[in-house]
Amino acid sequence: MCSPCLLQSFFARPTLEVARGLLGMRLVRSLNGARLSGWIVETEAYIGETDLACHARAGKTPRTAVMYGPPGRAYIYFTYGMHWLLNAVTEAEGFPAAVLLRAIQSVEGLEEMSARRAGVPPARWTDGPGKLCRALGLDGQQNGINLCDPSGELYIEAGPGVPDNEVLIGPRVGIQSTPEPWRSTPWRFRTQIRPGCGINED
DNA sequence: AGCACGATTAACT
DNA sequence: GTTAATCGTGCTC
Repeated sequence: MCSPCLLQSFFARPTLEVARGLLGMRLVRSLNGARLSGWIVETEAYIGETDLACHARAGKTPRTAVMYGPPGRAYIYFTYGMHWLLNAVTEAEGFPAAVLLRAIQSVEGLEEMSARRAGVPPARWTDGPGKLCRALGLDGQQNGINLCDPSGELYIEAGPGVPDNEVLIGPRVGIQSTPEPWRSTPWRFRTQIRPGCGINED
């Protein structure tokens, strides 16, 4: 049931490798004694100050400080006046980069997720970066948390992964005003949900 | 101090 | 396909 937690060395690698490698790993949220989890099925890489789609383009600020810190931490920020988004910090400490977790296939804690996604069909509970934070009860309070600590309230466990022939790669979404070449750079990774292994099936 | 905008979502026409 | 919701952040004055 519980697999080993990913080590910090998993995150202390090139961000594209981490973004690809996180597909098929399990995001786990410990909330009020309950265990909520899901398979990671979509990610995006944001890499350094030269990546004009990355928040670190503005340099180190109070908001982006976590990205400059040690790898394996959660970078959670607020946007559009209403949504929280979850990232995993990558690369060596001092280099600002992270992987945005865009979607998970929920597996455990379905009752708790349902309560936070009232009126929404199960297949739509966690199929967007803002949605999964809402379903898992994540906000700024978890910013900076160590994702490699299985005794904490948010961490990532090893999973079966996803074979190359099931990985789709394309441009990142939601960065329409970002100039080229960043707008079209294929740093988005996704895979199909796993039939029979969760509830996000259409 | 003021302003434009956003790594989105849901509810419209 | 279009648009409102809603506020922290970073930039300009």
